[in-house]
Amino acid sequence: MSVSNQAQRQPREPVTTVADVNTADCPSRGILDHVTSRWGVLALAALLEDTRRFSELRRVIGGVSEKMLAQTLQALERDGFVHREAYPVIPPRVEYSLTPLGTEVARQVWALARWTEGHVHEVLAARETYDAAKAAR
Amino acid sequence: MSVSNQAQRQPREPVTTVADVNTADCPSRGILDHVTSRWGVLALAALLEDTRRFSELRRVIGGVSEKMLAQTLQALERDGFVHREAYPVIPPRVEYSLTPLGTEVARQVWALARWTEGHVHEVLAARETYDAAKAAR
DNA sequence: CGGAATCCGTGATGATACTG
DNA sequence: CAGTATCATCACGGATTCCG
Repeated sequence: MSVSNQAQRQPREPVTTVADVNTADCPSRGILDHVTSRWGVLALAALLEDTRRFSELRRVIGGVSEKMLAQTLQALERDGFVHREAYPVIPPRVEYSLTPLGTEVARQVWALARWTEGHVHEVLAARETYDAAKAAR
Repeated sequence: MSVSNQAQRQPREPVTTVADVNTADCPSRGILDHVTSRWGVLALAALLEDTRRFSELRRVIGGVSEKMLAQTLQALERDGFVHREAYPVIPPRVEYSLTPLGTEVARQVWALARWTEGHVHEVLAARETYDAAKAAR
């Protein structure tokens, strides 16, 4: 989830090694965390529709603070998922878009987001059942 | 990410309303957070392979603490993604498996996890480029 | 407008110990 | 074995301020 420190790969690490998200110190963990982070998912999904400015993203994604959006976008940019284009004008204009790599992940998280939206009621129903059973206990 | 308080739906809420993850107070947000949570993703992916006991999950998912695994599984169970079967034997034996609903999400997060594993090197390369550019600045 | 920097609360996280 | 309880920490995330 954090934007910071990733475990450094040792030089001896063979390029052919299969990354394993189940291994605590595998870099894939950190990447997955960025992608599946609270705002990461929504940012990627939003950018899938089209290129957006910072303030547009802020508006589209309900509830993000400037800080978290900036932080999230930086992490995604560093990971090569998002392209940041800053135009040297006043007032500043910065546009965010998906890289080819980012488009691939975005499609997946977008699908996940849509799936969730479409199954909210089933989950809500499951919760009621669960809570009722717990209360009866 | 939290396991706790979900916004209560008002009775007037029409069942036909399309849930929107971009709305801050939509329940879909919470659901998505459970699914994409750090350990939620890995737990769902692990259960996609087959039914597992608590301690098995703990071993398979590198780095989880007992507390977080229990917490994660409870959230997923409450949301109707995971089925928990406790056998009244000594020593205790509890098996976790996916519900049909859970299987659907699990397939998606599994795909995401595998995609990530397969693109670690591209991301790592992107980071080097990014960091180099930043250092040069 | 698009951030960066700072301060700061609080809730998520994890180690440890305990229980059925 | 499968948790729960307790506690300490720290990073997530919000609010505010400042800058190009």
